[in-house]
Amino acid sequence: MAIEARVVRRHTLSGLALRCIFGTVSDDPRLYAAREREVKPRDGTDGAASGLNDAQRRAATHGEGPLLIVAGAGTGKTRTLVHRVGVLLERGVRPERILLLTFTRRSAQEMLARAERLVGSASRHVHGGTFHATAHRLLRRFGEQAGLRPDFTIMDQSDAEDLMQFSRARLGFGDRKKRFPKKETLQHVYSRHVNTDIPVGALLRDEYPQFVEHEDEIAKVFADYTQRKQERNLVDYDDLLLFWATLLEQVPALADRIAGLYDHILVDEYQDTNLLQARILRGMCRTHRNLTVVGDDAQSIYSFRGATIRNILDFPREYPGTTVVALEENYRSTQPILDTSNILISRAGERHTKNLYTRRTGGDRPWLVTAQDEPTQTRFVVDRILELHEEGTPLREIAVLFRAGYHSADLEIELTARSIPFDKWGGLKFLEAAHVKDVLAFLRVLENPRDEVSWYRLLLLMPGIGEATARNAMEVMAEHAWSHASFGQFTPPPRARAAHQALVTLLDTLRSGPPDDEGAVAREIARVRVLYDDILREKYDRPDPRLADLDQLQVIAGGYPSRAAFLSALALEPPQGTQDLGVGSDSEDDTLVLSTAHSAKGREWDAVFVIWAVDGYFPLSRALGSDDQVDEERRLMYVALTRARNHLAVSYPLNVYDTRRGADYTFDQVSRFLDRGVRGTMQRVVAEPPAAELPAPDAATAPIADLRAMMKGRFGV
DNA sequence: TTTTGAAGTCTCTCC
DNA sequence: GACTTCAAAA
Repeated sequence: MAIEARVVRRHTLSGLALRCIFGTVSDDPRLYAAREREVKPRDGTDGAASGLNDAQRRAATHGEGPLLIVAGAGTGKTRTLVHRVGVLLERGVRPERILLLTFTRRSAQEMLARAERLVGSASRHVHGGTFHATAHRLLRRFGEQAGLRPDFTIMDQSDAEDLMQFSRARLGFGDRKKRFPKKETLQHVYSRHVNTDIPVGALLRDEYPQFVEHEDEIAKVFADYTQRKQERNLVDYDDLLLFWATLLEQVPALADRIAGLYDHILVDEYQDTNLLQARILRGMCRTHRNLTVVGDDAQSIYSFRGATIRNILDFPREYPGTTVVALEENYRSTQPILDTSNILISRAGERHTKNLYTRRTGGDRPWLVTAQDEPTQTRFVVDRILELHEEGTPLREIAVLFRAGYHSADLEIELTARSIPFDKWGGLKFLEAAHVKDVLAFLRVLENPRDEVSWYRLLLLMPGIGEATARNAMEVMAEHAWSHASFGQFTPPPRARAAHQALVTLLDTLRSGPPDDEGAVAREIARVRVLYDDILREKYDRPDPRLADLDQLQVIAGGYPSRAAFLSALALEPPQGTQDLGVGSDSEDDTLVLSTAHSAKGREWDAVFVIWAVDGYFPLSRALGSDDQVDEERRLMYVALTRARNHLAVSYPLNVYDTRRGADYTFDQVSRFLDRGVRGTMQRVVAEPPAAELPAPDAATAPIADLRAMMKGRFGV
């Protein structure tokens, strides 16, 4: 199926502008015909491998057996992988026997769409997705035989943290006498342990030496957490992978069936996989050795998730007889952009790939833009974007990249004020918003009555019910084996009686609703909102954008056949925004992209701006704990720079107004990655300060500046 | 026991 | 600013 990322409408979420992207299934054959023309074989001999260079062709037409493709940025990695799928199909491999694993949802979508353009509808049956989504599919099908109930609920990260908090509190480590890791820290350590196999003690020594003394208690919390998950029928992200690996390694009968589903496995972004994922691949290849992995160690940027470049470096040893193909010709960027990028990455402590080269000579040197302060930087970027746009570059061919989601706040305000449409990738997610989680808690309790995390969340929402009452209620429910009626059997204290009654009535109504049909989930949300909207209005200062989010949630829900499908999909494929079938003209597709460097990986634009190239922002001060982390930040910067085809501008404000250090300007250093050598390849540009200075607080006449001031709390409001 | 207000903390990357 | 934690009031 062709997945069209289409921008439909903008809505606001907690003050942040988001763009809405959704996938549509297009069956219009004319669409494919038009797109295939570029890549269809002309001579009829080459088939799907036409239009590739020698190295790419070698990779795409490789026969059976393990294949490692070491592919630098912009060398046609995705193209090669897509063509390889095409070649396999031409050779008669059945599409549903091919598994295409990727690291992010975005790349999974893009790759399947491109495969379809190349080889047509046959590729529609190729199985593809992230490791987690694939694990989910398999566990729904086979999990029961591993002791997993089929109606399990998937917890996202913050759910997992909340559950960890329960365990911590129950074991009595919550009291603040001694310093004990927070739930976020516990979850992080647990996740690292599961994904890397590194013992908890070693992890603590490396990352949290202050907690080493608590190793035994932490182990107890983890044990309790694990047991809780089991009892409550909950599965966290790591479990998805862990169960998959366990099935493959310890249940031989099932392992054969699961591994037997596929004859060829292809993995993108292999440098970002971790040990657990490597184990899964090994298990999936137990009956054959048709494993193709693609990666670039210079772009490894997910070590915080336990990713290790050892996977890619050790691959040939792990799979003897591996064919290694290196892709080094860059088709994306001009030589000056590559020069800057190559020097930047050459400073990395450990490095394995060579310099990229291109035949794309000419082009400007990348700009190094000095701005006096943040408004100047913002102003410069916006002006330059408009200039490029006027020169004929579509907005969708321009991206602004930064290290962390909140770095674009000022820019977003300015873009909104100037009516420039933009997509924001990464950063605050729709589903992480408290009010969305609140509503989902109702649905999750219906779906899985043992879902302790959701019960707790939803009980605390009710007026008159606090922590103690919520715990009591859950105890009563546990005694009654979490049966549907058990909440009704709980006798609330007088002040919570009304709330209890309202909730009982609501849940009863929802349970007695009609069977799953089109729109059923949306109707359930509507019912929940009869109760919840008032609570929301009480709870939040600016309820309107939040209520609008819930409208969106209802629309999304309308697209799912069942509550279970809706909830699972939300955990694994959270929407950036949502669909609105009413609007959707192609003209709206011309949209600027704002993205974190992480989310930008695998993409390219004609013009790229990297903002906040300031030490402490990029690299982020928080990520400077060790040399390895600094190297990872450097690779991240490398990823950002190599997204650009023709225009690249890196900007940094000289003065940063830093609220953390009081109401004063601080003078900041340009990013350490832009050292003398790197700067030598760049062209210096000084950004003009905005014509209108920020007005004084008492004379706030310019609405835009005023808004910006309010957003930043600059005047201490 | 819940609610409320004030003080304190911390800002990341993704499935 | 957003969220958490803590102490005091209802």
